[in-house]
Amino acid sequence: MPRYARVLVDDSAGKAFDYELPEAVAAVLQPGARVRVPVRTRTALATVIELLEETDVPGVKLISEVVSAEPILSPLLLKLGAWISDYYCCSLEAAMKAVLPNVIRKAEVGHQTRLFARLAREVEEEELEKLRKKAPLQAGVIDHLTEAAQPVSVTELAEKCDASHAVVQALVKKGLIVTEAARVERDPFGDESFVHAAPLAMNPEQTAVFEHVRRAIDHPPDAAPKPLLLHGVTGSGKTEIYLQAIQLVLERGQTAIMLVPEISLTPQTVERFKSRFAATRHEVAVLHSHLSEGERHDEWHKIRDGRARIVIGARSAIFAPCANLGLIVVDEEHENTYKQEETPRYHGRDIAVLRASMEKCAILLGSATPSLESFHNAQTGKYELLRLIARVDDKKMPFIRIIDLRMESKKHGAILSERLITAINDRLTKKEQTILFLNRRGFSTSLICEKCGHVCECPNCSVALTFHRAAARMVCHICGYQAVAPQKCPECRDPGIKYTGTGTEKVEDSVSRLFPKAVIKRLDADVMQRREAFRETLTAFRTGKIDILVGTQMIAKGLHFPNVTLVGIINADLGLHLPDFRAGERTFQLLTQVAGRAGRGDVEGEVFVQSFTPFSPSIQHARHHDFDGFWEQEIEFRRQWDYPPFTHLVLIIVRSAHQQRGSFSAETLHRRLKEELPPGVTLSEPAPAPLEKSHGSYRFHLMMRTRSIVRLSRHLRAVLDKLTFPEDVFVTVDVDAYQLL
DNA sequence: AGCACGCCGACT
DNA sequence: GTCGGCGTGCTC
Repeated sequence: MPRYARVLVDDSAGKAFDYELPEAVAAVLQPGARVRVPVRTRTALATVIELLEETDVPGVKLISEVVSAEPILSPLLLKLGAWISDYYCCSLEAAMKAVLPNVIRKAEVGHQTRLFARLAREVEEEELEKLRKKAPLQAGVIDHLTEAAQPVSVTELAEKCDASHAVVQALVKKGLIVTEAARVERDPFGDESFVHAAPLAMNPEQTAVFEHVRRAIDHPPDAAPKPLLLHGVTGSGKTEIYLQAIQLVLERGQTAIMLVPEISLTPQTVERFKSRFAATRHEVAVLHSHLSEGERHDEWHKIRDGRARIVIGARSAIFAPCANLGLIVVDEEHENTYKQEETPRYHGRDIAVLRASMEKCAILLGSATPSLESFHNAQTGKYELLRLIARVDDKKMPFIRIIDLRMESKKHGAILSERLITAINDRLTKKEQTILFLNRRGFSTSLICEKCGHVCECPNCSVALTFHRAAARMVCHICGYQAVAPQKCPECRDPGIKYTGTGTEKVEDSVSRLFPKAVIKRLDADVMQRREAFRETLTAFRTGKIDILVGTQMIAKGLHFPNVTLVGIINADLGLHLPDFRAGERTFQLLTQVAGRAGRGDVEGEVFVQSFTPFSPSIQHARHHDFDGFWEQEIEFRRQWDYPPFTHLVLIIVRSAHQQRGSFSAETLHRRLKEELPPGVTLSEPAPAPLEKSHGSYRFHLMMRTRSIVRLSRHLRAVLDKLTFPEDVFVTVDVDAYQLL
């Protein structure tokens, strides 16, 4: 009989706490139950995540009340949380926080969504001036509220004003502002109307694939169907299959989840879903990180109450509280945004496969460039492979030409080769559109002094600062550090400082010089600072108001513009030579995806790939649209070196502001791990991370490989629990790591 | 998230 | 001195 409960307290961003169970409830209480507990001087609502026989907390308090013994989460989602904690080597509380988003917790008692602050009364100019002198931060808060002219959430207010929450509290005490719990009912797409769209006719290839999907959906209820991997070339109509599969599931009275890599970058997909299901009067819930707390709260409840039976969202949407799930779709399953880079470091696609097997429902993974892991699973028979090898309406795959920059740039050192310039010119005359792709922001990638060789580096990270001309600043792309761009060398004072390397800003600049009459727009994270920039630019591009679109990888994916007939890849080699075993795979995927933007309308598309290493396999296979060729050579490489998918890779990162302390801790950890390594596990020597310094911390890596993660994960937990590290040393375990820098 | 505590600069 | 402003750290 459990005597204690471990709970997550609402709004207490901290850790899980243990409480004693009143005897009367010990027998009936389940994880997921809602309780009221004493916290310091007050009481708060909390969710039970685990029942315990024992606790080592000295002064445990008693749970004061059981609010609802009914679990807030289905047993299945609780099980999923436990699995994440076990597999990804993190605490149960960390795992449960991912499964149980903050916003939903207050659900049963009232529904205060959040504390909002507004001005209590008009503040006189004189009074404000006084405040400015005495308490500048408080004055700032008042200014902000005056400007906003409507209630602002307290957290947001403190953040925007660069103040701590104590500042806001002080103003409340003074009576200048009031806070109140407000409930926001907002539809993230409220300001748009959706034209009803009927299903499209499918071609024979799509129909054949759809039959397999239908069979998986109609599988016998006692066993989970095999996961389906849909490999369909760009423009082959994968989305239509998702749409009709989901429609089918709805007709069966079930629900569906569709994961997309980055929902804010795939507005077209979301719009298409909304309009399709508007036609059948089904509500679509959208979940992603850009929602406000209020919106997220509403969407979650729509799902839980069964008002919305379709969920679209980024990786965390895999935890959506859908009942009677019939299908999970993972679009662009190879995308690494599915991997969460904070604890719990789960992979959305892998959790999707797991949840599908627990729910015994169909799962469809789709991509034009499947990950090696998934394709391997298809090869070994763990997944069923489905293929779409032709584009819809018999549109041709774009013709890809490789331009050898070793020849070109010697001629004139220009960013664009002669042939690409000619091609762009041709499109301008024909009133067709061009996309130019370079996966690097800014103007110049480094500033180097020709005299003394000094390179401007970030003080916090071991990388060169990028020059942003529009802002006239040097920016670190790792930590965001900024400095004014120097006129002369900061080291030797020589004025001959040289800007080298090319970013999107410079591409935009040269293109507008070359084509002064063309309308050119840039789309990258810098432009995205303005919230609506992405949507506006895409709309302008779609309606033909832009001739040439320059951008980073955010324009590479999932966008459908029929009038784009030319894609130029400025430098295909970026990322190819990184010290990461996935470098080749990433390059192949990116090139294929970008090239896929061309020729989606009636005119055949053309792609120019500029490269200094034109014969590298990733580039050559992408050129010939040859996934299988790429797969065969890449899987052989992975097999030879025992890399994923043949093993699981666990990366341990030891981080400290002090180099020696970090390095010493890494050594210690290495020694301990080596002492009793589980069988079948290999452990590398500790080494500085490829990007040794980041955000002011020195980082050291230990790499482990194994075929059986859970055994290793438990071993790691045991070893780490026993060790104590110096105060400023942080150890992170990344199971199935993607980010190796 | 809220609350206590402690540090620091301004002013009766 | 002491009081208000503000950051920090803890809550079973």
